[in-house]
Amino acid sequence: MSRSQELDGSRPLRRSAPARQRDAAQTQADILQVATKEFAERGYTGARVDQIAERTRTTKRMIYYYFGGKEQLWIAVLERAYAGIRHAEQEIDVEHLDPVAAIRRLAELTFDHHEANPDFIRLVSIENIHHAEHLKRSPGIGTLNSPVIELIARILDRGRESGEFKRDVDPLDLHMLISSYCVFRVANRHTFGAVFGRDLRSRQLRDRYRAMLGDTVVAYLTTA
Amino acid sequence: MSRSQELDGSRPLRRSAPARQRDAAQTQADILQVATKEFAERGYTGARVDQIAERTRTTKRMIYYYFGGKEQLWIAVLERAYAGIRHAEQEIDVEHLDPVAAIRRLAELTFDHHEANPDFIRLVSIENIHHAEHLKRSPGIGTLNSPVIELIARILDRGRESGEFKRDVDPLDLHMLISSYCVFRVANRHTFGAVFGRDLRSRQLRDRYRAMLGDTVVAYLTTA
DNA sequence: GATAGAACTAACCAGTTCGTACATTACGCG
DNA sequence: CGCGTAATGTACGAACTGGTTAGTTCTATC
Repeated sequence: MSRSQELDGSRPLRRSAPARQRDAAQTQADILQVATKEFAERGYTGARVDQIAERTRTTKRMIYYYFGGKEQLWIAVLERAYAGIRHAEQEIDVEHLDPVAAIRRLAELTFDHHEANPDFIRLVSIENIHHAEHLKRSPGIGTLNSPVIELIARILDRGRESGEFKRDVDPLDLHMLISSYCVFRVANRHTFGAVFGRDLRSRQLRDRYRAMLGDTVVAYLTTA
Repeated sequence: MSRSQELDGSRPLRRSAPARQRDAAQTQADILQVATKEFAERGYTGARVDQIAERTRTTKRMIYYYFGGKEQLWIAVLERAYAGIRHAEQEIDVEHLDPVAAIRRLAELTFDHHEANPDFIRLVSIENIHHAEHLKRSPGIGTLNSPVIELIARILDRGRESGEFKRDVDPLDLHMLISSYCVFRVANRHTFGAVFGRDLRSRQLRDRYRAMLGDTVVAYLTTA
């Protein structure tokens, strides 16, 4: 409501202008956030552009103005989600630990991150239903050397050098082993619960499953 | 559905009647098969009833005649898919093997079955996107004691008795460990490929991944 | 071979959904 | 302070989609 006052001579903090009536960046961020929720909840086809618009503090027109259409919006949502996990992966700091502890800690951090971000898992599942056709067209997604993979590679090297790891494992394969476990627990929670009557994400089981993952990875690496 | 005619005296081969113009059971089976493909390919919301009807040798009206609607058709497709995997699970015969070999073989059979049935994995993924709301309402899906789980339980018991298995593992947990690996490879193939440039289902890698699963499970169970 | 009901067909309908044409307002800048 | 442009709001429509209405044909049975 209050008009911006940056005009008067001594421009204070440029970034402190708060209540802009018009703020492109903010509007786009708002749309992205709402769209992420809607897509994660209903799937790509199930998501409704009108629904997204309604939950935004702007209108449908803006979605088309800024993103072009439903498909481009979906791609933007996906890219933002992947950027988020990339960022989280770079925060991982386990290099100071010995190999066995490091790989266990890495697995646990992955576990916790997936546990905390079910929406991301859902977006990925949805994109897989669509054969990742959007992600494939998105430049900058493919990382032939991701930071995590590099990190895993270093841990595996150290473990093999120290003699603790008996197997010569491909870093990407180990990443898949860890991811599959973490992703399944979240992604297939509902059908698993319906079929076997057990909630994989119940609080009581969380620590047990986290430990089981660490045990599994360590057991695999440290046996011949 | 098709009435039984075993009543009349000398009816020859009842099952050989070939070119029926009208065959309720056949029509339903046809619809189910086409619907399975369409749902697996496009997802529940993305699937089009008209599209299913078109690929069937009957019309849309018949879908509503026999199944009631899109949602009930989806449920029928799901139930049939689960019935299929249940049947396959009962074919598993590994009790004659020693515990270590048995659990490895079980893991490999699960691996192969998922490898051979990507559509089933997709249907499950899709149902999870919808929070398994359909499966939850479907009676006869919940199996508090599934045959596979019982089988795993017996193998684990034998392994612990013989001293080969060092851990006291819950059968359902082990099933999850195996499933997560097998499912991820198929379900997340596309995004994984887009991000890391590796096709998890490539023929060259299949044997390696099958062996890795067996190694992982055995390593986990046989270490303290 | 008449008949009743199951199996089937074609055309249609009402609600939805993505997208857009057009009008309008706020903002930065000189 | 006025102007050009970026940003935004309103209203609408064409195409689609799940579902239905009304009517037809086949087939088992007596």
